[in-house]
Amino acid sequence: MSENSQKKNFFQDVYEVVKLIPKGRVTSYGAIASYLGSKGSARMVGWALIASHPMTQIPAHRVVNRIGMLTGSQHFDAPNAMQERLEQDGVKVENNQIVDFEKLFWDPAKELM
DNA sequence: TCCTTGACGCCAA
DNA sequence: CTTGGCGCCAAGG
Repeated sequence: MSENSQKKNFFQDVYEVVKLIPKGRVTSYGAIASYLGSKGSARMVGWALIASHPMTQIPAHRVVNRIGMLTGSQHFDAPNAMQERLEQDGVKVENNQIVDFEKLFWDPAKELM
């Protein structure tokens, strides 16, 4: 039972971190995976976000890949839903790519320490 | 039960 | 600098 809880905790932990992302800031799958200690399993972060779809309180639109591209926009209800939500947060998006991604980047490993 | 796919990321050529 | 390949872990067919 304890071992099973550990694995399930990974998904839950992803949601916790994503919910902590400040408005107007964004982060990457790898940064979250690294922060959780599962460095290299960035794919699982994306998988967890797919399962987070029913949970609207999770700002999954603030999570992009390492280059700031909205690769996950196709998984939203609408193809442009992710970009519109980011713009509502004050984040500029151009051609499915976040403008000034480096400046808007929010690293949980540094911010949450 | 085995094989393929996938919201990624790093390394080698 | 650009392209291709491998590794990570989980879920679906």
